[in-house]
Amino acid sequence: MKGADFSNKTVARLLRDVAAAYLLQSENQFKIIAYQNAADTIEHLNREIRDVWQDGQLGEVPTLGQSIAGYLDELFRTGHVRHFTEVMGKIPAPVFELIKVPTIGPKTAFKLVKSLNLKNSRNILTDVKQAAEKGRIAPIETFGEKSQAEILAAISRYQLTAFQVERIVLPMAFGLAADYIAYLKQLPEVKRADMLGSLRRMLATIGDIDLLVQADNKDNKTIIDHFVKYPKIIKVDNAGGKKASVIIRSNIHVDLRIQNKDDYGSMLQYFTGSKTHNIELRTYALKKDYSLSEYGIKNVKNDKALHFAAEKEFYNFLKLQYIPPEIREGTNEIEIAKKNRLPKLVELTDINGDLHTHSSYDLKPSHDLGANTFTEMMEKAKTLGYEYIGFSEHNPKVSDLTSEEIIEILRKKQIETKKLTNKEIQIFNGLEVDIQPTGDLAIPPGAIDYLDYLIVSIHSSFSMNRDEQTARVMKALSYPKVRILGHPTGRLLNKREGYELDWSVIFKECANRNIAIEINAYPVRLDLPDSLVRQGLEYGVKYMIDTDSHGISDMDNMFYGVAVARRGWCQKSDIMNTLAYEDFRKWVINK
DNA sequence: GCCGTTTTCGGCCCGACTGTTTTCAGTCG
Repeated sequence: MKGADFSNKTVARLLRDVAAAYLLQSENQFKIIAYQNAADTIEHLNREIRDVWQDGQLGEVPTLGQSIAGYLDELFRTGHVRHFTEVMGKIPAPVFELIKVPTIGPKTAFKLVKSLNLKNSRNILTDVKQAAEKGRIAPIETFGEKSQAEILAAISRYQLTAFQVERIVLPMAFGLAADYIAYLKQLPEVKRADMLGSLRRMLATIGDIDLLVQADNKDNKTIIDHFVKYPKIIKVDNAGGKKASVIIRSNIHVDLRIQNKDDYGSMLQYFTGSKTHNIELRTYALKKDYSLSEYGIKNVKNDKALHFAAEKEFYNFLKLQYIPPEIREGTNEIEIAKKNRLPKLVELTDINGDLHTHSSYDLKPSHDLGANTFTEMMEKAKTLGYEYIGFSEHNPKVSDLTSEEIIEILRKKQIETKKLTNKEIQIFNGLEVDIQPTGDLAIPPGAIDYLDYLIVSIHSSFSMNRDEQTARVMKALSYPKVRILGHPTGRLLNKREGYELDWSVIFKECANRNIAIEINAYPVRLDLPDSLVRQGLEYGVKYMIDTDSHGISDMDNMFYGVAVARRGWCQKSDIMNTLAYEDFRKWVINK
């Protein structure tokens, strides 16, 4: 089965299809849930499920028991699962196409396919739309005019969005959410408002925006009415007495919940998620006879309800350490919180400098120049409370210049940066150097003498295979003065997947050589990704959080880089640029 | 089908909204 798509998304989809088939065959509902849980797990996994299988670790993944793990083994070995084919074969194939449309579930899909006698999977969406337009859906039992209109609209929306970018990058979502919150706060009834869900957990990309408002119950209607009148709305999905959901420009869903002061903490907890974290938390609580919901904690035995205005009390009541939102991903945070051994996560205020910045000093670079001068960037660094800043323009373009010319350019830059000495901020003179396809650095050997440090990064030949790419990076790391491996996966969110590397090899090498791996805070990069950050910690890897700024406004993005580090479970001691200047300098100038 | 500090059997997270119902099913998060 060459070239088969075994992405986590595809495998999760397959398990959901099996669950849907079972549902339509009235199988045991808990068996159905087991398949859905397995699909959820795989969809949110840190690693490719196929790699997990290859490493023989399927059995270690929660929700994958003997049975499902066995089927996945068959899938990866042979490309299909006979049992799945059998189960799904009992259901008309078009059903599985139709359930991809949000708001159309298995039962709705099945009833449509049967009642309309549709047989062609390929045209199923068009066929159902045409049936709706001709009014043939409304008469079907349990359907009606409204269902018919909604099915038509749902399919149209799905067709429109199916080829669009599904998620927006974190900083963009932050901006949209902040605007909406400002609008909500025009109402005096809105006492407080928070961004929640994946936005509060600081995921690199955001699927929809979740907002929570604190208000007295009597004001709910006023607030919902105001919420659904936001000028950027293109559709109101639903609006009840306690919550509402709309779609704004760019097809982003915005969900609103309202809660009173006394229960605000419970709602914060619930609405921040993640879903897997909440399910695990509820399962854990049930063993102690407590049932959790967004309205608080209920003692199952005596039905007594407890209220929590603050989230911290909610966790503490369950005998758990407070779990920061960024690590509520249902990995093992509850286990560790039970033992009171969660790390104290790094904070923005711990950061003392930024070593990946591009000034406007013209080195005749291979890639883009920055927009601001050394001095302007130093002033900005001071406002951020930094002790040091490093300038790391792209290396001079090797194809246009001789070695002598490049050496001369860097000799002059060293002189210029030495003139900058300023008591309030310390300077490092660096360079971001291309790792060529051979693994050699795009800089003549003699030029390195004029620099304090090198960041080495890949900017070309992204599609080399994993072994070649790993060898390439390993060679680059062996050069003198390499202190940072820049934007290590090369991913561009929503645009380009990262290149493949054997991370265990890279992590070991960086830990051994005391080279920091970069957490690049540039909004479309956020690279190294959080799950790899956490893996690297197990190898003793140290990180640098850098902004890759090409202008002073980019320097504010440090906030997002710190978020990635927090999602990767980093403490202050894991991040090199939390060091005070003297210690940091010893690390930079160590060879 | 999964899972285990009470449990290898007998449980399995919880609630809101909508549309079709006259008490609930389907879908979502």
